[in-house]
Amino acid sequence: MPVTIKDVARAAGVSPATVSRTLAAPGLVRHETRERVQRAVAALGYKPNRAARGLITGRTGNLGLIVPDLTNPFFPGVVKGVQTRARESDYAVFLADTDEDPTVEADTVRNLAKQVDGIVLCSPRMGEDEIRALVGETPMVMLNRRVGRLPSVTVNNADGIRQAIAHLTALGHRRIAYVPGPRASWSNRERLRILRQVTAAGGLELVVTGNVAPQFAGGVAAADQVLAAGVTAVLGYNDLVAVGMLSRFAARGVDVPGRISVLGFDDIVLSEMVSPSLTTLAQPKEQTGRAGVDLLLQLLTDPERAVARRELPSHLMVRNSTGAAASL
Amino acid sequence: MPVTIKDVARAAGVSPATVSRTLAAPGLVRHETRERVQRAVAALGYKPNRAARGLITGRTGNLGLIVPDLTNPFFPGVVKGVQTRARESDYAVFLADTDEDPTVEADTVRNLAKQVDGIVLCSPRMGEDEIRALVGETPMVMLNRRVGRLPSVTVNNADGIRQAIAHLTALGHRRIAYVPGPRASWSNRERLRILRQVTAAGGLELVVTGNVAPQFAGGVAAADQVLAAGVTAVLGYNDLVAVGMLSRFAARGVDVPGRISVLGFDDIVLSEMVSPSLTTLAQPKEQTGRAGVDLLLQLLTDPERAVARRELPSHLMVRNSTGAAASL
DNA sequence: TTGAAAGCGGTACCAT
DNA sequence: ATGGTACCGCTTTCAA
Repeated sequence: MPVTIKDVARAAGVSPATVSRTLAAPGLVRHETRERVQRAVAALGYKPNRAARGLITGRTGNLGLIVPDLTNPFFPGVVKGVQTRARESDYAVFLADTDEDPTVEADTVRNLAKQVDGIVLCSPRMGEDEIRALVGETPMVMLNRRVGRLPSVTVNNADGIRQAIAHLTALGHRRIAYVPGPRASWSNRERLRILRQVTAAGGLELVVTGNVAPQFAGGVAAADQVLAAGVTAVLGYNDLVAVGMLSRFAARGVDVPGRISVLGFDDIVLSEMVSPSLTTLAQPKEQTGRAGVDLLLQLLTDPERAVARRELPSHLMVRNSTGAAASL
Repeated sequence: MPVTIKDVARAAGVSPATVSRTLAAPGLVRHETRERVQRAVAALGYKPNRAARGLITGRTGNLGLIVPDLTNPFFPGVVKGVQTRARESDYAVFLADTDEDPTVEADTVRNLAKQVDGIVLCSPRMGEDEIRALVGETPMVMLNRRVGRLPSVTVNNADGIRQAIAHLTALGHRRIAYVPGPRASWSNRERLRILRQVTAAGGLELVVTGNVAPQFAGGVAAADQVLAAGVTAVLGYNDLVAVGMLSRFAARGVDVPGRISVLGFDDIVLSEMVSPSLTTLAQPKEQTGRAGVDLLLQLLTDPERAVARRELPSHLMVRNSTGAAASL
């Protein structure tokens, strides 16, 4: 039998109301009484039932986090950031991995809505209309995408990509490929758009291959196309794709970076472990998670003044997979 | 304003009780009434408030999952397994990543206890007494460790290790090293114990190095010791450690598997991506998660007959990091 | 077959 | 400073 507020009240010889006060607003309780109650709480190991409390306060003390695929090493970092930040504010976290299925994502939001104070949503593929429809259910913060004026945490891709292209240009690369991830992914569209812009501005040629799954296998699949395209450098949609290419290149005996330079996005730990290690545009994963919770909590406490958008910096991690342009 | 059971009742022209019945026991409601209620539910998009329901039924429809470190690619697999199995039974999942800190783990259990029907606990390092103390708070299932007769899901390490040693023996290895993970880890102690037994039985020599963190860096740190030990094969505590060794060996120009064979545990995706790819004892990650939820749900519905233990098979994935023993 | 009412564990208002 | 009481959203007797 879990111990309830009544048990504590009885043990301390006070009313449940006083116990509640002692916990929520100790200032309103006489010193001596407070001590008595606190002793009873400690003795019985009383923990308020959050669900019951939420029923009346309208605050659950929980938040939801939805990610497309925990298996992609990018997301555990984000989850950790959310977790630690949430714990700091005494929030518990519902996690849902949706297996990249936007339908599941929407359902999950609806199911969770009543049990949380808000949701941190990382859903690169869901349609904008769908998302707008969901906003009515519960406060939401978007991660790594922007939808209208909804609160969001994004990374400054433009800045990062400029660094990357400057790096490649300095090494003499003039013809570059991009292996795009899922067509519907916001980040992918964003990266492609900026790449087009930056390469055009720099007088470079950009070759775009077919879309691939944002995974190792996607990179493996794209590698041969990239080679055939006669480029001296290639950016993968993310590190997994880039490492997939690295792997295929190695299998075909293609020298990296001698023959071709390879870059990724994210800076997952894997990129340091492979050989040659992968040059990549680091995304602040934990920070993204933290910022998401920050925004959400702001939104809850002070909806008026809450900052709606937060943009985090990205930076280039130069490693062994990039080098001077090959003379084809 | 979220829609409540009263709203539905009003819309359908019935009492809240009838709405409740329609959802929980449709058989008790007249056909026509039921239809009317169901239409109202659909029209208003009503979703029962689980917290409120839980208050009276004692069932929250939530479960907790505690893992030490999501950044270790082993755990996302487990989490996915838990998630999908939970979703099948319409359960939502609280996730806590404890950053390998047993104190946080215990706190988390206590905080979650009231909000969940049970907890799936993956806590290799927490003390047994601590765990026993926690069991009173809420039903628990242990993952990858056994504590007395508590419900648990484990992997048949003995069988897997026998396969691995047989493999190495067949290749001519006679002197083998093991790089142990955290001293307090149940899996680590288990693996070490079995390794001692199996190597002794096979007349092999086993060298055990110092304990390392269960991460890439741990493997890097241990690699030189291993080399100095004059063994022809080494097992790392897990794939991360093994890949760390691979990396250090590569940096030092040590040929794998020519000079030394390397094996890991887990079969995380990383082990296929590195080169040479890593031979490893696969652990059924998603299955472990699923089985954990299975056990927990059994425990909840039928405490008497519930199976307390489930042991999953492990098998050897032979890849390029193992080969014939070098003549030292 | 349906509704009224009590109550789950808390909080908050209004008295005292 | 403290207690009584209503109520949050829902389920579950108990009666009708």
